[in-house]
Amino acid sequence: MEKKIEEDHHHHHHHHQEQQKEEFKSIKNTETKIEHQELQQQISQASSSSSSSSHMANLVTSSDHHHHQLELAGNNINLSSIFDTPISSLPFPYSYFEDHSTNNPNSFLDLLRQDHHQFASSSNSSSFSFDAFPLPNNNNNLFFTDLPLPHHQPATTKAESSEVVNTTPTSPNSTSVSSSSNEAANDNINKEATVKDQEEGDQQDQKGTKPQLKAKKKNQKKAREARFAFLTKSDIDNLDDGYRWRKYGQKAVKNSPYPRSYYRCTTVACGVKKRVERSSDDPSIVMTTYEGQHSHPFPMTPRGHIGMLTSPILDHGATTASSSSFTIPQPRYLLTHQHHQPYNSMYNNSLSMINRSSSDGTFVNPGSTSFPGYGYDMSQASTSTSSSIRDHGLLQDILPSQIRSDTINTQTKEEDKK
DNA sequence: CGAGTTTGACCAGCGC
DNA sequence: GCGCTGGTCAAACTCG
Repeated sequence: MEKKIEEDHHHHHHHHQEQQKEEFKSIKNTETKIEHQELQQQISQASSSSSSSSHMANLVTSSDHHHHQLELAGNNINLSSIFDTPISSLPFPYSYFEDHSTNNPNSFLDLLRQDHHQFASSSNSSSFSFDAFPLPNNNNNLFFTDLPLPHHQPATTKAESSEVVNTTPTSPNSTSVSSSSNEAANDNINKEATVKDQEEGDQQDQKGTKPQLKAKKKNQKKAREARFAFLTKSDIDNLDDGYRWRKYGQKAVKNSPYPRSYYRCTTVACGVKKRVERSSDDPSIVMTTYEGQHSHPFPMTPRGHIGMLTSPILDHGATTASSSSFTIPQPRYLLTHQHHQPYNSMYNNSLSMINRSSSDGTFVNPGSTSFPGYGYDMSQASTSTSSSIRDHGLLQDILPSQIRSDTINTQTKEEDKK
């Protein structure tokens, strides 16, 4: 069954990608989301109660040829409502979303890049560090911490997820701003295999025997790295983020026709992982989840060149999973399936960020590791309330419910068929 | 030949 | 205990 699904997927995907190749050149509107996902589960099970729900919020900017502009979910959601805070106090200047040409180096993404650059050279950067921005203040317990937070909610408690319902279907030209918390997401998180310390992880990766693995897993359980997810509206699965990745696995995802791919950073001693998965609800959305923090600022290989700060797209001839630049892991669109695409299309994306917080509304920020691998500290927006959410696999962890909502009915029907 | 991908097998955690 | 699912391993394979 799994296999069939996967085959179907491959088939579909193949077709999709071929189609995409044709279409890509003429893509005028692409929508990218960057999600910031914080997982509070860096906790050992021993010390944690169990699980927690999470809140997340994401911003999506849409861009067309000439504009980067913030739109609101279904055009009917106010950003302020998402953050429960005036836009002016969002973790980033609202103007970053406004009217930036897609090729404008001063776009939001570029700012991020630049900031990262600075960050890489100085931990004390006062530039675009997200934690430097005022946080939404609707919760009394907003704070950032390097410390792992205990889970507050049993995995079995399908409780809150907060979401802003987007009644407008996602389209290439539409964007959404949403917040959601989703508990099944936590389920997923809780289920996920332990993520060791970067060093540990690396060592383990290179270690050998299965008995060893077993023993290790048993003993060291649950020290999980914060995760960080980016939603990208793109036909490309594997988005170039400037780092080099080696694929080490692929799995069919429950309730999704699309497989999830697992990658590890190829840099020695860097245990960062990422998962790439396409939304089953909106196949145009690719979710990339990063886990861990790069121990190296830039790709340390001949393929990666440093120094494309303002125009990180120039190496569009790069092969495989990465090339140059660093920064926020996102729309370079240079990956395997796509490095032949005209690079100006790569900028036709918008971003959103989603962060996770614990069930009590506490925002969790791994502090110095808050933007795993990128040196960012991201603040997050808060959310409202929730509704139960079905299992969407990893995507459910991160994908805002409203993004899913527009297809949920369809999906339900499909599932009924099964 | 090295680097990266594919893919079936294995394992752990969880719910029933 | 069993089945399901997510995550990882590692041999075989592909590619440049």
